[in-house]
Amino acid sequence: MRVTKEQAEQNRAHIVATAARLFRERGYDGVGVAELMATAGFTHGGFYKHFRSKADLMAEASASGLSQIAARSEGLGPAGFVESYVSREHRDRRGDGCTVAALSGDAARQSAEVKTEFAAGIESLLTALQAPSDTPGDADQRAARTMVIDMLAHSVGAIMLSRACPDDSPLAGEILDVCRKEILASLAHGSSDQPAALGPEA
Amino acid sequence: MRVTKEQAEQNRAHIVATAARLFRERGYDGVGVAELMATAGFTHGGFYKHFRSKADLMAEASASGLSQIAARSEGLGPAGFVESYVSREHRDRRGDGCTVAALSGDAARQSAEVKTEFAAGIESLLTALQAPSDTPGDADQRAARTMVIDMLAHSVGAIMLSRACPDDSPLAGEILDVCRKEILASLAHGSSDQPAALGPEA
DNA sequence: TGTACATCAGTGAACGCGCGTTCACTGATGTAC
DNA sequence: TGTACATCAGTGAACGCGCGTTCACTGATGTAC
Repeated sequence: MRVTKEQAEQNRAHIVATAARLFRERGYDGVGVAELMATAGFTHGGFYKHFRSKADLMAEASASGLSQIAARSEGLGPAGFVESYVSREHRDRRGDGCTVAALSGDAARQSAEVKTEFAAGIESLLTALQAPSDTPGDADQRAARTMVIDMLAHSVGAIMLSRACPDDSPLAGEILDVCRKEILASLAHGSSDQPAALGPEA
Repeated sequence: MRVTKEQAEQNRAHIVATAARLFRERGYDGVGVAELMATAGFTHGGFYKHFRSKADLMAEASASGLSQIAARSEGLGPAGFVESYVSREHRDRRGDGCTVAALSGDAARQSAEVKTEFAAGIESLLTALQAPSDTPGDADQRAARTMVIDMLAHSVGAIMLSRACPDDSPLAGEILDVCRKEILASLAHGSSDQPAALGPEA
């Protein structure tokens, strides 16, 4: 039954990736160890050869999911991000979507470990979203960070609010449409005390 | 052991209110029927004299919590709402806070019944947040609604993102400060295609 | 390179526990006369 | 208004079930010589 070190590492990574997806779909409490392992193609007993507890996996799967969205957002630019993020496709595909939008509500009630991974993951996402600046001044950098934080919170709120409504309800669609338009407009207009921060084409 | 009809109704309402608070604090899955009834001051067996199932209570407690935040926001005006909503006090008191911010993440994975209550509750909140208009035209009403939807999603996103970070992390505070300021600024500037919608003093 | 042994990823049964729900029972309330 | 009986909110034990976790076991891999 033993397996090569490389295979074991691959299996472990596969379990983490499977967990990240299942957690996004159903929440941390909505996925059991046995079901997770079965979905990944194993029996549940082996779980503890890879992780000390479900809580440990929750932190690791969160970090994995968060690094995924950061990587996927790299270079999109704020406007490109908003277009794909505040969309029906994203709304309806929770398992394949953003971990922040799928699990922030759950994370708020989790251990310091999980929350620490969220803070680190959000920081990575903020970095990925700031346009690859040509080393601008401190003031510009701070304005860009402000803009990206605000834009991310705005986008996350839009998706989460829409998802809380019935899938086919008019309100669910209206929230997405209104917010996408308003967020894109605010990107074009710039922030509250900077003449013009990163616009859609920055 | 029997109790007057009035007392029974009061007890039922007390259970619903207790559930609304506990669900906000720990999520739907984080509160058991036995613990809920004990917190409300009863034994668990009586639960099914009031509700057909935990799922039924979840829908009812959601509706109750949502009507609470709508009532509490009535007449505040958008700027007043944002000041109190996007704050550390709200962030740190989940049980006493807004049901939308506390349970939207969970609601996304719940039954159509719960989601329907959320859509209805959000509509009430939107109505409560629109300034008591002096019967303006259709265009103004639509602009006001657009503004309030956008502002609510923005505020909810700010609180949820902040709550996903460790309580004492710099990022948790930064998100609130940045977003409160930006949302208030956007209220002052007006929406994307209306010259001036409801400002902070509307 | 070949042999002997230790390691350990994966298996599947078993554990205690808390969950949502059911049920027989109690006894004050509500109702019919 | 007073009496007899039905109702039903609340009690607390019990149910089956799925959870996270443990454990003895397997057998191919990795290592020491």
